[in-house]
Amino acid sequence: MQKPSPALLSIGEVAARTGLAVSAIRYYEDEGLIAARRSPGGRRLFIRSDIRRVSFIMVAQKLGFSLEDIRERLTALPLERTPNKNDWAIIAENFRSHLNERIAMLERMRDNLEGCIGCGCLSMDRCALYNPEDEAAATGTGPRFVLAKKPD
Amino acid sequence: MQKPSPALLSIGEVAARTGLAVSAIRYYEDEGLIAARRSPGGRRLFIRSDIRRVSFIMVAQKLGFSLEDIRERLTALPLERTPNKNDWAIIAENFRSHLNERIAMLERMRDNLEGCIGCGCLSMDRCALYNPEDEAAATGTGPRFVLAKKPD
DNA sequence: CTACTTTCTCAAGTGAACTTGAGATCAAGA
DNA sequence: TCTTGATCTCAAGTTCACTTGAGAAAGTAG
Repeated sequence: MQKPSPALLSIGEVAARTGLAVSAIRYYEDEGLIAARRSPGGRRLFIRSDIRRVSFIMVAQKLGFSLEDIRERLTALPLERTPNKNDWAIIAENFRSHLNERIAMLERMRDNLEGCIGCGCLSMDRCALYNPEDEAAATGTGPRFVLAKKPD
Repeated sequence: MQKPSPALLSIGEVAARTGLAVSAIRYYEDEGLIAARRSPGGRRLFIRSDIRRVSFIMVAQKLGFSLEDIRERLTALPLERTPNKNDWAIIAENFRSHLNERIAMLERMRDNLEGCIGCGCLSMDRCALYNPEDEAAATGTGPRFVLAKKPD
């Protein structure tokens, strides 16, 4: 049952090992997120590191990145060669900083939310979360106070 | 330019004050996220607290909640009456715990990512982030090591 | 070689969250 | 009153990330 790990993998093997659907893998290839050689008969053949690449795509998606985003960031990784440690480190660092930003944003939201519960400001006019009422009407669009560090 | 804040708001006013498109507000009504009375002529009329409600929907979306999710949670808020402090507190508490979960998940991901950069485990076999290779093939599907607290 | 499984391509469908367009109506200012 | 501008409904279109289906060809086990 355990094949001696051949040099190249079929799309089915990549699917099995990543948990992704075969159709999704084809889609990712169409979208330029991964690249496959072909067998003489025309079937896709992947190198082992493509599993990691696909896994990374899946993780990045869970982090909220669009495929477009991911595709751009992955251009830092070679398509034909197995990426080395340094290749990955660049990518990882890139994602790490985005993650930190995202975490910080969620924490700001949480804190604003908590502040709102406690402060009783829900009567408008003071609440940073639900107060696009006057200020947003003046300055532009939407409830983005939560997203900004400070309304001022 | 500053109207004396009439009791009821037109859809255009709600749009202007929340930054949301008029069409989106109609859509939210279709989806049961908000409710509007109607003028004799058939136009939507909103109460002032609907601005807060719409803002809340927008914020919750940024937090990654689906409209379906939001709709369910908003059932805790009265549609016809202006919600009071307690109404909002229940909602806010509900979101707060989800936020905390989400933050914790992202932190786990970040830490795994950082661990991976530092430990040089990218040669497979050890990396919690990019190692669905063998273990995932055995246990099931996909790169979910990041999402779990520990691969154990 | 036969049978069966996997994969191929290409077109079309899906669901979420809206937007756009058409044609009609409502409301307000000159 | 006339003329804009805002709004109405309803149908259809849009983007993202895929899935599904049809029909054909490739690979594999016996």
